[in-house]
Amino acid sequence: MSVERSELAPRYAAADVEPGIYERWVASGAFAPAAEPRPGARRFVIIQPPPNVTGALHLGHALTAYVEDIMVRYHRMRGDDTLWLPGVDHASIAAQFVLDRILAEEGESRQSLGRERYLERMWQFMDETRDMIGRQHRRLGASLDWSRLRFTMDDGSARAVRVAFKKLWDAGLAYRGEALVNWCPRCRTTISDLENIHSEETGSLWTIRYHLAGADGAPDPAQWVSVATTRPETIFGDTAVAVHPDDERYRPLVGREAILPFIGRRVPIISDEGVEPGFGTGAVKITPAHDFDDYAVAQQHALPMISILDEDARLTEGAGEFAGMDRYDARAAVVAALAAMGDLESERPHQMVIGRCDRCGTVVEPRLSVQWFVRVKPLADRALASVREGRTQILPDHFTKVYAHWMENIHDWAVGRQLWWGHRIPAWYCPDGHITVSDHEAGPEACATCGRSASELRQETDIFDTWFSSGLWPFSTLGWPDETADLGRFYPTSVMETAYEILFFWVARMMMLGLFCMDVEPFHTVYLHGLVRDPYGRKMSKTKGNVVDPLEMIDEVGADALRFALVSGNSPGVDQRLTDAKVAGGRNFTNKLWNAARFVLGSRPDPLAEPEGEPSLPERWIRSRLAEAVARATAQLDGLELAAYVSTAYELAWSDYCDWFLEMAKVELRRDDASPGKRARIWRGVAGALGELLRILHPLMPFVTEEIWGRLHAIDPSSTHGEPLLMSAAWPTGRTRDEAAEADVSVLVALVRGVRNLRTEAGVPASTWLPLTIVPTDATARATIEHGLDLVGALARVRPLELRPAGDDAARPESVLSTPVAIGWLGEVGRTAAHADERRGAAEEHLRRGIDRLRTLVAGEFATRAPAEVVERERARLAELESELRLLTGG
RNA sequence: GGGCGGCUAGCUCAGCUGGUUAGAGCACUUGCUUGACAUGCAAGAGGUCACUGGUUCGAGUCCAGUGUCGCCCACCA
Repeated sequence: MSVERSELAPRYAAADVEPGIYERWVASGAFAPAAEPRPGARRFVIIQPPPNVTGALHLGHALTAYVEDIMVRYHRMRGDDTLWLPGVDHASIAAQFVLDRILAEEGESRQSLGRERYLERMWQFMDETRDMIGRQHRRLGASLDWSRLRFTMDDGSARAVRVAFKKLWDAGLAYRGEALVNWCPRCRTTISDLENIHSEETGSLWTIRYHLAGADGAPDPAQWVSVATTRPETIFGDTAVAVHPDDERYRPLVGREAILPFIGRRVPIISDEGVEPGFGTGAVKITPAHDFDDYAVAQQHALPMISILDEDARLTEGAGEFAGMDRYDARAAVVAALAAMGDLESERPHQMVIGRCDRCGTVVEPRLSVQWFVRVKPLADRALASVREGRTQILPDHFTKVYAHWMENIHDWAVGRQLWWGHRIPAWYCPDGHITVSDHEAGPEACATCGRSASELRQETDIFDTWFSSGLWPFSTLGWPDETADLGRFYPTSVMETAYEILFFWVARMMMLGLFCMDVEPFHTVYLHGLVRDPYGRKMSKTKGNVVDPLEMIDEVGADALRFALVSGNSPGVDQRLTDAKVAGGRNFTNKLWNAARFVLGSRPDPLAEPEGEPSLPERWIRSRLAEAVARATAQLDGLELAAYVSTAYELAWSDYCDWFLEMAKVELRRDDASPGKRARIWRGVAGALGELLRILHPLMPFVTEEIWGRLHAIDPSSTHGEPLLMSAAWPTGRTRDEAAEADVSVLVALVRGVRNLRTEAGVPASTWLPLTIVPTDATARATIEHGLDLVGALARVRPLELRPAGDDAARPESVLSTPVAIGWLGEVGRTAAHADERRGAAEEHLRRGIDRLRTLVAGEFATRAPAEVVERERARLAELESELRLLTGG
């Protein structure tokens, strides 16, 4: 097959190229690891952070997929035993939130459908979004092993959840108990501390009077204690008033009783160190069931705890006339009533910290209830030690401190959720109140304590926090609790790559549960990427309307361009702004590759003769550049320095391959006297180097490189080493540099640059051919230039080109060209003595300054104190400058 | 209230364990229908590396402090 010009449009059009490539990859079966690992192969495993099945992928997902895909494609090409396992997360609370909204639009609700129909509806919704997420990953080019696709609600995960929980229970690390927890009245569930988002808000601080009990036990209208509160509606739950023990104002009151307004309950006035005398009135109402501080005080003083809010945050019976009111309506009503009674002393604006539900934004209510908890302290200690002792490394490094701080101050994890969509906690209650935890799908056969039969047991209705199943992800996906082949082969995994936002939510939990269940850290490296922000640095959000759909962007510029834009110049842990300019940069680079390929494919001599002769200098040079780039790219990819790899690849392609190598190759290909064999030799060099370049670029630009590779393979399989699919080609290794070729080309490049520079300075258009006379500085340079005369001529657009013997004085007086390799003059241009002197003067000045600086440096303490090689480098540099200066001045 | 991070060219950002004259992309200036590419080519200009002090032969890089922006954690009514 030969490549027709018409097939290759001058602009890269993603829509024409990308469709079909992904299918070819999938069909090749190369996404999945081989049935058996190659003997001695290294292992590289990434378990994909499962996106929530709640909707479309956003740019953060795209970044995740790109970073991981680069790593994975690289390792696959290296021949490592590579697995990238995809999955999706059932996201219980988030999913319910989304589905509830959809149902509301349909005029239905969770309650109207009932548990069974609701869950049916949820599965249907999940199936749709799961497919969509799969399709989206394909567009991104994510080379995930779809044969191992997992879901956090599939049977395997369900079993892992049961077994893990049973294991925790048996170890005494899971328990059920009464405690104050965060309650979202809208989601109607408990949430963890992490899902309770604190922010500073302005509310009110009211000062209200609690009258003291008189001698007759009735409220004494003349005596009262004033308390400051932000939550007057909770007075019905008060069980004490507290003051500081040293507060003189209140000392006489301690031990007496205050009477709550409206309901007349008598509560003790107690003293507690925790009260801040300077705040408010110095007296605090204590509401143990609705405030974390007060809860602690109540425990210490053995105060009763009275709940006065129901699950919808409405006041209960205990609130007397206010019962049934919403908490905020009740607040207003209570304040109004107190004012009417003359017991409201003041109201003023107050800055305070409010907790809101991460999911729905509703103000979270502390609520006293019986809950399931995991005692995480012992797990956290191990997870922290793993990182401290380097068995797991976090990138960037400074997140280690953040992780450590969290692990050190960790609270028990409230794992129960009063939701429907999720894994039900595998605990059963018998009528006598015994608890049996079972990891059998069908539940226990009998009560573990009293032996009552299964039919008398009732399963817990609470489900698990969605992060519980996510915490098992690195091994539940590989078949745990069974000792599967995959588990043995791929656990522990290599890199956990995810957003730093979920370090606590997820990474920390995987570390704790991974160590607990498997005894081995789930991954050796945690690579945390930053947020993708809009061009103004704002977080993307639907409400701001600044969300960018990755797929729309791909429609516009192609998947490779987006990948380049997201990955280039992006370092771990740092947020980045995605700008149009950056995306355009990616598009331009894709196009550049496309066009370089057009040139290479279109310049194949037809027929292609048997190559003859030795590799030309440009070919040797590009081979050496490729070798150097491959060495660097390899080190960078191994070290997870993705941005550095990207710039290595970019420079190699654009600067070395396109700007210099192809330009030199053109000269050689167009040489009139070249024989078919020579021409073939040159073209093969160009094509072979392209093949090598494509391998290096493939992880970064998978689509365009695969397409070009395919076309190259079609017309010259030797350039692809007979491998039809780039993604299955080998990463280059064992390439050696050619120092001589690099030195020679840098001589020619210096000369060409010198001429171009001069030409621009003199205002001569690049299109004008000019005569050039040069005097090389030494024999080596002379030989190099002599061999590269036609290259210099063509690249610098000089003709005729005359080489004078070294030391030819005729050149010196009027010389206008000064490079490290030659001096000379460009015919007809700038030949005035003034111009020449000016140029020479400037060059001389520059050299003298450099020499002075280095002489002082080398003469000082530097010479004795600095390492020998550093000193040597400076000395060599000095000698170089001195010889240039001699040359320039003829001294 | 604790902790973390950023401050490098007009803009967005790289600069690993301190070692030549601090880099890239975009923007800017000047020229270019150069037989792959104007989504391009060539040549340029542009930085007291936030500030102060210290360590060192040598500091953008290490230490201390200051300023400023941002983030995370935290039960003060």
